[in-house]
Amino acid sequence: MPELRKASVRSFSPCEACTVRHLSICDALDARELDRLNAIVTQNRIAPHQMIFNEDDPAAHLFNVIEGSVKIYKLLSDGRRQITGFLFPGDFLGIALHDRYTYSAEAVTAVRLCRFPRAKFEGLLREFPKLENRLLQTASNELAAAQDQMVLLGRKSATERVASFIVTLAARARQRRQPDKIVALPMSRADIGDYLGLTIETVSRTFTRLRKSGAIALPDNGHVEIVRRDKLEALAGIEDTEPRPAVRAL
Amino acid sequence: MPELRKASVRSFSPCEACTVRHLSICDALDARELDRLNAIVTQNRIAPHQMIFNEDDPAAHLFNVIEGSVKIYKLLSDGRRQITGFLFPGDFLGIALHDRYTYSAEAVTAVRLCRFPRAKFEGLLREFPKLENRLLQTASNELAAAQDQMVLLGRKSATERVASFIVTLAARARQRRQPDKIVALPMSRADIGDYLGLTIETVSRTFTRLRKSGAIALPDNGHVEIVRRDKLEALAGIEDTEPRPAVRAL
DNA sequence: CGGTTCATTGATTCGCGTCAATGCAGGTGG
DNA sequence: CCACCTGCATTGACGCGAATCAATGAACCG
Repeated sequence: MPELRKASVRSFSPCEACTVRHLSICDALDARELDRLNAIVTQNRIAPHQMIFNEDDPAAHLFNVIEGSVKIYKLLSDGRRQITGFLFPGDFLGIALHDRYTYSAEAVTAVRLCRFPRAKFEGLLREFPKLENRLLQTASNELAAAQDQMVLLGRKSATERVASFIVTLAARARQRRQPDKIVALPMSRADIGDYLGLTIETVSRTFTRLRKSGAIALPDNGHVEIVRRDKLEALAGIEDTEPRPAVRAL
Repeated sequence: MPELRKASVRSFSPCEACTVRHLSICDALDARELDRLNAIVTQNRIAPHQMIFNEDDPAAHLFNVIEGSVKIYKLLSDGRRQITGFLFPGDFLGIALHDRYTYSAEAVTAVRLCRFPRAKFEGLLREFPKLENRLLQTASNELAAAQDQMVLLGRKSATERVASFIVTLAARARQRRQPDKIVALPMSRADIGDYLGLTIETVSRTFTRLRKSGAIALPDNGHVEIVRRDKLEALAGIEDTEPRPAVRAL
């Protein structure tokens, strides 16, 4: 297990001031319930490229991303890697309720996390059906996103994959009230390749082609500017443009 | 919406006699609660290749597969298809709690289903936290399976994909107490291709190669015999051999 | 028995991977 | 401040694995 630097002071009510609560599962709880969550949470900071947990580690904690970006991935025995998701502020990490993590999680940038001991968190789940329901909604959304990703990996061309990736990142940035015209690309080309089932070189060439076609611009390696959204969406195959429709409250 | 042939008689307690209850979400309920489920369920029979629902249809029902095989898939506008899963007896269908189905579902073979009106089912979820928790466990398992499939689609060769597919099918057959040495392949080569991100021809050639290598035999188009499991697992990349480890009960 | 559907097999093409070279920014130490 | 290194991205030349195109075979069915 990596060493997790703990926040110097355990705040009495970090949730009160939480800037991403409206995006996260915590939003399902009222003030009293939030206090209970507060009582079991620890805030952590993780440096870029540091592991948060490894596949097959005992699943001791669940997390909420407060700040920064996280990648989750699986490895094959010969080192091939598939990144199965990127997480951003508000995203829940560790939803798979297995005894061991079924994937690895690593900080892409500097990251701030809320960390919940699993046993205690599951106690709260039992106590607050609202929270469990919210988690089910979240899992349901992730399942739908996973299916979209299967379409991408199984049936889309390199150009379609990269265009879809940019469009999806922009939609998620928009949800977080972050710029969706000049979109942050905190991850490396290698990460993008391992997420899209491509090599670094193909990702790079595809970015270049999209740039030359006028659909995007590349102000620097950490950003894409969407110059012609219509063109980009057409290249992407037009389907996952919008943030997923709201789940019906139960 | 397709016409669903209703069972001629609405049985008073089909769940009592259900042969797949131990595999399904219904297993989370006691006799009294099962009665409540009984009260909202309809049994349906679906003919091979008939639609169960279409992507973007209002999500009016949830289902449990009792008998037969189902495929779920998404289409791109130009007709490319990605099958995101096959369902077998005991599997729950429609877990994504969105207002509309996010994928299509079609009977592969003759199928028997338990059908639950969504609103009423969600009422029971609120009433029986055990059921909701079981659904969360199921969603969690599906999420893990989806991530395995992403690894397959993003990073595995054609041989590895087909070998993994056979090994996974065998493991699931075993869980249902069905033959796992001569494994049923109810779906067409086209379906297998659309599940594995390959063409029919590549699937066919790969089966032939696996047969010539001695790892499998092909008694007929509806079955694969696993002749040398070790060899097949080695070709698959050895990781999803076992049925997924049990989720911890909450 | 002809017609239809599906699987297999072969020949060829092509998109992406592989290998290799170059560019470029950031960091370090003299 | 600059020389050097290191890691990452870009670009080009080439090869390979799977797709495409095409023909044949096998099973089923009216």
